[in-house]
Amino acid sequence: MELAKPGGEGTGATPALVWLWQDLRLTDQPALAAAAASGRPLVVAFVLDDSAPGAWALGGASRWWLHGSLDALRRDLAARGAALILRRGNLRHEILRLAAESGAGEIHCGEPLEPWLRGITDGLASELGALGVVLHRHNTRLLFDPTMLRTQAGGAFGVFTPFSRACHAIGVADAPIAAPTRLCGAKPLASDDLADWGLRPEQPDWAGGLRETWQPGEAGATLRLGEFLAGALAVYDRARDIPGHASTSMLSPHLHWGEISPRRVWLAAARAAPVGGKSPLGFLNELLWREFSAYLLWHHPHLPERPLRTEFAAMPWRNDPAGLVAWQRGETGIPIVDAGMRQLWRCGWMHNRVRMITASFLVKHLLIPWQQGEAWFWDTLVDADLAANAANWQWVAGSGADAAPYFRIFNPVLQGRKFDPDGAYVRRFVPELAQLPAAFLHAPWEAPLAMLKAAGVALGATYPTPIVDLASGRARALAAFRNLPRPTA
DNA sequence: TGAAATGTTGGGGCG
DNA sequence: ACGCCCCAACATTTC
Repeated sequence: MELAKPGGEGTGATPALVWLWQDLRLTDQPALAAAAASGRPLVVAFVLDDSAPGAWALGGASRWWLHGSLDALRRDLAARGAALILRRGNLRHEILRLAAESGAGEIHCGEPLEPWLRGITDGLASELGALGVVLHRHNTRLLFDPTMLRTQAGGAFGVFTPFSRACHAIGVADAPIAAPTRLCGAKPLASDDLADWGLRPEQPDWAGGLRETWQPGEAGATLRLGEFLAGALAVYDRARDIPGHASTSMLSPHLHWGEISPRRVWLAAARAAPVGGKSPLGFLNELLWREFSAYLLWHHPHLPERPLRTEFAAMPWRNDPAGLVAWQRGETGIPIVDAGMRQLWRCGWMHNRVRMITASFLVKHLLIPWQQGEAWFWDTLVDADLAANAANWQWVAGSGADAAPYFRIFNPVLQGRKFDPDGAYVRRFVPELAQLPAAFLHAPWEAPLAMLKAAGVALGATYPTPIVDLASGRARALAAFRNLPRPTA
């Protein structure tokens, strides 16, 4: 936490620059709070760099979300007396230019987590420092500073359970910082018009399902948190695996863009512990999985591109463009997989249980490289997050530090029957199967022909036959994984 | 945060 | 009454 600088006479005209990234909020925003506490007038800016070297360019769903989030933030800032300055271009160049144009005496930003952004920010810190401008980096995105968490031996955690124990031992004590009621905006600098950034799709406009599902921005995040606390949190451990129920928090995209701080979510959930005094450990641990992903990315910068376990270089992945497209479109012929992929396409989001099922199917039954699934999720998820996406795909593929064992291959039929027993989820997203009885919904190829006919299903015509036989796909994956060389570590 | 194959047990039908 | 077989149901191990 930065100490407040004495405001007043001499400093009044020299602004502080707040450089935003994935911390688009006013409440519990340490960078904004520190800048405001400096007593200087504020310049609040967001820079979009579409071609930063080494960066993962924002996916389509992320761009849609970002538009809404920036638009909401612009209004929230304006209501408190500050403008949001938008710039697009080379990030380093634009920050230096903003500093020069504003004559900022200090700059505050969130601690960057993405490797490419860390490099740029490090460079900026020294360049600005040479100009006499201090770049203050605040923890705006995580509950726990990744550099503070170490094993007993002093190394980085590689396994979730001890990591989470360390987090629970430290605890989350600080009360969130209240949103400033009034900001002292500096003389506004030139800003791009958000509409000119073209972040929203036009031809075609595929965002209808996203608009129905989400309200980007801090107010939308607060609403979602309130609904979750009042409803599903109490039954979270029991219901969160049922994709047909609205029993998860759906906070992931809000957390990704920092529209709500993980500290605020943690404290609210911990306080709202259900009657009986039981703390909502299951949900808090999901927040810690998010932390663990960021932690892994911090300590393994190549996590999004390369398997953590080097023996996976020898994996005989298949090149299967047709299989990949069928998976992307939700036309694999496996109902629970297709339902998940279609939910993703329509809503920009997929239930966590189904993410595991669809990912396992791609990586194991189809033996397609996890990076291809990662790239698709990156483009289509509104909560696409470099760390979480990479860590979770590596977890499924078995190539991560604390990964699912190679032999854990989800049978999508059994998973469907277990977690979507009445078929509500499949019926919603695969309507061409909706008339099938639950007993056959998850494996329509096993249904008697007369039953298919009565339900209006013609396999191979109205709905695909499976693109891979589940038993032989499983056997092929087991053989490939079993034949990997012994771990070198 | 599995699934499938294999092994074990115990109830009931039956000669 | 007894042994035998079948086969759920459950437990263990293997991938």
